[in-house]
Amino acid sequence: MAQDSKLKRATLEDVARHAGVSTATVSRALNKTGVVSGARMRLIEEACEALDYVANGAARALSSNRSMTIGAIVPSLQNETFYRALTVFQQTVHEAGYTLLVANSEFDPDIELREVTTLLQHGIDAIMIVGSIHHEKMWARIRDKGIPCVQAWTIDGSRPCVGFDHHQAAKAMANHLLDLGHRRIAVLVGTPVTNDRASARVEGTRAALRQYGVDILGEMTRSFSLEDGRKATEELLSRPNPPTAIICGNDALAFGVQIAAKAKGVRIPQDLSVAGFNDFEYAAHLDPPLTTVRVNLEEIGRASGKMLLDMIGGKPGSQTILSYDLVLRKSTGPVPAGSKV
Amino acid sequence: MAQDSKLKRATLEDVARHAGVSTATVSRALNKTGVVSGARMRLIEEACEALDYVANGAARALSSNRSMTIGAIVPSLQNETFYRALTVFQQTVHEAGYTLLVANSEFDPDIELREVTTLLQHGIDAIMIVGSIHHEKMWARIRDKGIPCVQAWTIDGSRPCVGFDHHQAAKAMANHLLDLGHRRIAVLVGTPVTNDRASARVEGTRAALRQYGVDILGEMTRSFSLEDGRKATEELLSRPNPPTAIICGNDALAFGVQIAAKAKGVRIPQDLSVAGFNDFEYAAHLDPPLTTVRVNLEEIGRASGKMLLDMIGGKPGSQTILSYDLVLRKSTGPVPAGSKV
DNA sequence: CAACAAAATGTAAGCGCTTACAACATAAAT
DNA sequence: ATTTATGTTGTAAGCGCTTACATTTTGTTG
Repeated sequence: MAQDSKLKRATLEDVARHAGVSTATVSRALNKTGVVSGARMRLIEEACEALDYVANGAARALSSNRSMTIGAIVPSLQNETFYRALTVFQQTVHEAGYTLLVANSEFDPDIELREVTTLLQHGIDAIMIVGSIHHEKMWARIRDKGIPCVQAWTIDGSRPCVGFDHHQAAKAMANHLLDLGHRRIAVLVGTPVTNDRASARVEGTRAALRQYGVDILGEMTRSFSLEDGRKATEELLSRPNPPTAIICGNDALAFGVQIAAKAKGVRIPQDLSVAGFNDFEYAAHLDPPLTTVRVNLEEIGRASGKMLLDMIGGKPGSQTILSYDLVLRKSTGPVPAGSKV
Repeated sequence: MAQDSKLKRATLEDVARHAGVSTATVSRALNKTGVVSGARMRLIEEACEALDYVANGAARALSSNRSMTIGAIVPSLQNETFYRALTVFQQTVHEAGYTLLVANSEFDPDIELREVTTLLQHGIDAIMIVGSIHHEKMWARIRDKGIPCVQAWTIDGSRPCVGFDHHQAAKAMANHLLDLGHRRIAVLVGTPVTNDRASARVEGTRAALRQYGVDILGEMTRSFSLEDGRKATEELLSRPNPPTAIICGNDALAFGVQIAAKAKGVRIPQDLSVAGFNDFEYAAHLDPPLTTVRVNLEEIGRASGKMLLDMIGGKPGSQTILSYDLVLRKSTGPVPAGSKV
């Protein structure tokens, strides 16, 4: 029973005493659960005001078994993909009175499990996680706690999720490049280990190429930053038989590709085609404007937040599949004439 | 006493029973507070494993008066300025065993107060907020709760803070442009209302200009996005007497300026100089590379997290002043010859 | 081996809230 | 006036944990 160094804060009991009612009545008044007469309502409000009462969330959570917090674990906060969705997720649950607890997994299932446990320990009422590949123990732990969980960015037939078809999206982009005549296509993946989204996209690309009897030429696994895209491209372009097109895991990587190409005097799209993913804010403004896949990231945040709120309310979860758009801009073009296949 | 629909989770008492010891011993073992013999330690660990025990944070928080959570309120998550610092802040407090509760104020003190109250209610052990202008009631509320608070991004002589001198940084940038001969200088501010950082920068710029007997030419208040920069620039450049230099509140705005200028056929830096702020990841790679002010955003996160941890540990808070660097690249140059002052 | 100090453990009282249940007041129906 | 339904309020039992304090065990020393 650690004692605060400061004076004690007012408790529910203080408010009750001040208002001349019972603690039960105060609780009912504050939570709007059960009826309280107008007169006492006012007395209680005055008492709260006078004592500057702020409820103790821990006590409330302990006795009610609800914390009014929702957890979210994303791979990284430094990634437009995630923070754009997370912002909307936060707003969505916030409007329903929930506070957001965040953690990041750094794309690592072990870390993710640890974070899930921590959040569970903190008593979250629901949780959003990214992707469908997780530590084997994770589901048991969430189930034991009995709270709803939604997987975002992914499609999973057997659990609640909000996502889109990465395989198909990647295939569409690959087909676009194949139609332009490209056969030597490299892929900058981002972070693929245990990243179902990335690997689904690689597979989608591969599936499209296979129809033309070719395979991915150089699949480079980096992180998701501009700098990684730049470095990888330097390497790719100095190979004896460089790719004529590079498909990137996100637009930051594609930006990096453009920079590296420019530095090397390689023209886009005349000499090299570049495709991104996600349609970041700046994608349309790059030089040249970037061909990419647009995904409604805000909708991922909104829909997953909404689904969790619904599930807290007792509704069953569902599979929400969002659409994507191939956004064709100026960074992709016909394969250079002289390129030997 | 809401009952969970699921089976009951194991409690401390279950673990104690399973291990054949008292709850006190289990608690001491788990928290590493007080000594526990090796033999029982092992028994307890086994019991936890067997029962898949996860502590109840609410109960723990209630009885120990510590929640092991730290709150952070930032104006926006969709802003490299904040998420870069927040990521490191999260890591820093996480290493010490704390979980992060985030909220965003949308640059609004009223919202901020509400969020502070919510976080306080959730029992946070410390809080980080941005800037030095807040709702008048905020400090009282934090004081009542008796938890440490650090203001980030700002310098405040009377309270714990981690920040840098915006006034001085802006002045330095303005002087750079003045040295290049510019006199018609516009400022794209971002979100200034109750934003001490933005207004300090405007004042710093103004102070520098005053030495040359001129004032800011067009101070445009927008948000912080690329798109806002673009629109504002379109407007500025279509004026009868357009600026020869534009100083931006961040690099996204500056990026927008470059795009708008390019669209209008205005060359940078020959016809127009542009300066950013923060040195975002892409700043060095823009066309032309952006002159900006580099601030160690990661250090803001680390230092403010560290300070809060120290303060939780009983140490006094302090004022940490970080440095900044004027990064001169290619987006600023001599004032165009023909420009009438 | 007694006497004492130190180490390990147990006992039990809360922490501040929610809520089942009981009790009371009031109004409507008989 | 009495009964009954309805609306309000109070009583008190926890929720699962920490921790002050008491107690027991173990180790040390003269």
